[in-house]
Amino acid sequence: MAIRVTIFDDNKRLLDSLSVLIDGTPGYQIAGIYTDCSDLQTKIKKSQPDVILMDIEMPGINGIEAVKIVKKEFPRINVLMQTAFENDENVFNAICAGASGYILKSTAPSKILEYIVEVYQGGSPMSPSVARKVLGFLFKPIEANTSNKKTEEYNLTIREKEVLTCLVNGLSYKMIADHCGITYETVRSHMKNIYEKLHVASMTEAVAKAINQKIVP
Amino acid sequence: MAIRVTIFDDNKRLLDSLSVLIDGTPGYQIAGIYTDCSDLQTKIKKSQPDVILMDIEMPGINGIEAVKIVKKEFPRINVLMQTAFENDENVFNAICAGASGYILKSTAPSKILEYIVEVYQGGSPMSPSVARKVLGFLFKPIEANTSNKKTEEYNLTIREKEVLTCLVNGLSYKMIADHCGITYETVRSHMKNIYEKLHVASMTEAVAKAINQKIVP
DNA sequence: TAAGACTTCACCTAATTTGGGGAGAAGCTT
DNA sequence: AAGCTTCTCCCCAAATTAGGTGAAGTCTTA
Repeated sequence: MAIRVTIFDDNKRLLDSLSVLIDGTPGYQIAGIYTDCSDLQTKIKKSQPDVILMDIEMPGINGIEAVKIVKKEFPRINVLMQTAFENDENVFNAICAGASGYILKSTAPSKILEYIVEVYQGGSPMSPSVARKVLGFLFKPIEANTSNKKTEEYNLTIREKEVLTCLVNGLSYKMIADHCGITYETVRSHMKNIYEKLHVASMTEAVAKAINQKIVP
Repeated sequence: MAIRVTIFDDNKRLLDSLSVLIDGTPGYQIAGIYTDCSDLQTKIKKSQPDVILMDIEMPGINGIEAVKIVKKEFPRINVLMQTAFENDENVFNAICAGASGYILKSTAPSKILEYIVEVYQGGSPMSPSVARKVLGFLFKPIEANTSNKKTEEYNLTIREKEVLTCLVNGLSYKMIADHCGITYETVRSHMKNIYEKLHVASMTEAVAKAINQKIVP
């Protein structure tokens, strides 16, 4: 059975040549061609593709947003991103959005067919230059990737952070006082402020929040 | 000028066919072929390759170690890893060691030539299934990569874990008693046991340990 | 069936934390 | 200089937690 491919691309000429290429190759079949992502769900339901070839640069809903929707609504369908530009941000966002592969528009037609079948089989084909970028992401400060959740600041002062860190390390008020060279009462004072800023009311809550929100190192 | 390729592979038959393939193709040239990585530096200096094709499974120094040495001593030379197996660990380690690309031995000869030129041009070609794994690394809990520290078990019982979870959620003894439908004294009893098992002596320590060691979900 | 674990509960004492209040000194901004 | 934040310190009273000791019922396993 042929691999059903649906294409989204606002460049009609490219769309035409791609559809001719795909429909004209045994084992491949065009399920649908569209120049934009409006009514995305409907278009996908109607065309029932195995693989979606998605342009990034499109008017209205762009390719990245479209991928997010596709992976949410039709998680089984694998998406091959296609773009004229390979800037880091696009690549990273597309991958995060759930794209399976990422290739450049300069890719040779024969390659595109290969990539489609590879995506269909669950692989993640990418242009080598794209892959190089992805490898770069691996070593970059990972925080930039995983935590889109802005680590809230809570506006803790230096001292408060210091006290909180001690707390997380299991120190009691007394021990914190010792460690910081301040009195027990001062520690209490800081704790009161910390509780207020973190919206908590006990050491355990403060510790849990400090760790989970990465307020302390 | 032809791309100079040096191959390291302990399988002599494969080595032969690869060298014939590469040397027999215009634009490619064998710089050296070796069945192991002993005297690696010497072999590389002697052969002066542009690209190294490196098998992972080799007697003596394995491919991963070899890549580390290569990237340290000859950072400009790009290495294309080749392996029969694509288990996560190998892929990840090879990438970390500095390999530019990672392909399977099942890769077609014509592809291998493509990959070589892509590595030479600074890209990171990978078999699509390998790329899929690499994408996986991007999202995996990074700890799995960075820290090999096995989550110790501590042999907490069901009830103890439940109490500990409540604690992490900021509940006091009383609240835990309520939540679990047991008495305050029983909670205390569990806490004592938890403290002993975790080797801690306060709620804060217990919470910190529970979160950091992922004892609680 | 006896040993061992898990779970449950109780009491007492000591230590620690929490909540409320107030206050002074240093430093920065307006 | 007045206003603000930060860091510092103090007191009282109430609530919570820690440590020690003991014990009963259930359940699994040797």
